[in-house]
Amino acid sequence: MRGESSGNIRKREGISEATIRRLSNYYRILEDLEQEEVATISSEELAQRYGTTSAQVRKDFSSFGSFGRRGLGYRVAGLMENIGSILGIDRSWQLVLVGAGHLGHALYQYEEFHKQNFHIAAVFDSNNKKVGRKWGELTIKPMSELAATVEKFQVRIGVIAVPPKSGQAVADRLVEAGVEGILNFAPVKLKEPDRVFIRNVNLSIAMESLSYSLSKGRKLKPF
Amino acid sequence: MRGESSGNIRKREGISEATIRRLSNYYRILEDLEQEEVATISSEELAQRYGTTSAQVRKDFSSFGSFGRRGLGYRVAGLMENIGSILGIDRSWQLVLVGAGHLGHALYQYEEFHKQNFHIAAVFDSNNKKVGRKWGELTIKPMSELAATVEKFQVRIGVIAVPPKSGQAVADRLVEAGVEGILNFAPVKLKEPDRVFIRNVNLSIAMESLSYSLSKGRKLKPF
DNA sequence: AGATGTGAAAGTTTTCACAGCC
DNA sequence: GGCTGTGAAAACTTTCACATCT
Repeated sequence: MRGESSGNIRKREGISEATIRRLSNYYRILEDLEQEEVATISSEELAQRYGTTSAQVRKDFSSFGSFGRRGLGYRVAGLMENIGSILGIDRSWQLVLVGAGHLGHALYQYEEFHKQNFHIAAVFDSNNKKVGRKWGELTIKPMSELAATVEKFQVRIGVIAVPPKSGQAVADRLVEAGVEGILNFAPVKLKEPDRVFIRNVNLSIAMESLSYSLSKGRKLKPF
Repeated sequence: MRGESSGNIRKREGISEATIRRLSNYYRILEDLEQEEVATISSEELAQRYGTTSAQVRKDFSSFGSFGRRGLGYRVAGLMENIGSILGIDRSWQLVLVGAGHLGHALYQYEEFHKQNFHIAAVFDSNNKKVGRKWGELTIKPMSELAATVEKFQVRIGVIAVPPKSGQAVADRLVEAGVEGILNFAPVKLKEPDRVFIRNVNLSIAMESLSYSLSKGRKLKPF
């Protein structure tokens, strides 16, 4: 049993994407602090490291519970547990990755995924020339084995790293195979049933925001 | 007084990151519409394609000008010109890419960049084994040539696709070489002078938001 | 004393609703 | 009639400021 850290998780109404993104970022800072063997941190210090205000930090946490101790701040380890549990990275997630191109390979070796318990169970590609190649211990599989693999490893998340024209078809097959969430790197708007959670990552949107700032010479209000 | 059917661009106070992101997305939809040879679109149709409301669409445009015609909607071509000009993708941008790994290669061949006039002038890597290799017509260069290349091609944007531990050093060299904006794919918080525009793309933050949704069974308010 | 947690205030963004033009 | 552009209202987010706890 534990019971040391004060924070039992509670409330959870109307959480916004922005709050969750900040929690992810706080978590990264906490990983660094743990490395530096810092045991305790105040909302003010955490805010400064991230570039926000202490009130924002405390408000973000307060949607989920009371994780700190008045007069003392937050224990780094306890706060990581609490945020990890909110984000759902306190367990291991099995993924399937579709698309064995360069982007797929970059994701396969992306350290952040490993650190946070996202585990790629299998890689698929529709190109027969790629099928059978090895990435470390993984062998690239044909799409025909997708459904069986999803079932076998109880995969809940599919990652799409294919060109835009095949994105929708891949998403359909993932959903058919039973995944509940999709992380989509293909620059295409996917249409899937409402029960499927979809997150899109578009590698060029941040570039356009940069060209906006450079051509107009103006900063943007934060994201 | 009379008007400005193809809308001259005006206002520009307190534009938020969110507005610019939506403009990028509208632009993509307009590219599709152009392909489909649709000449005109209403705020309502555009909103439906994107998944927002017509009021949001009109409000987004109204920060910059009057691009439509009452009773008729927006001409696709004209709207693309206006949004393109706002985003600064109505001109060609020269980039340097640092990091010739799989992510770098994925970015090099990413079609969206080419379509939107982002042109990779040169690729650099600090690993001597990679220097000299060819990617299409590009030859991977050593870091020692960075400053000269930035000057020669009048490069204003640097793209960082290296592991986190070298991210800060690469950013420093880019700034020293004279770039004004950085698109950073390394999961590290960069410290650079205020005049340098920085945009971070973290490939795993969207994954964490997905694991939040899956583990809690709840959608998030949009981003 | 020191720092959290949180209502209330301030600020920002989105939605409403309609005047104005096609 | 159709649809934009925009003030005003509603909803949401961030900041303030202080009671509360260690």
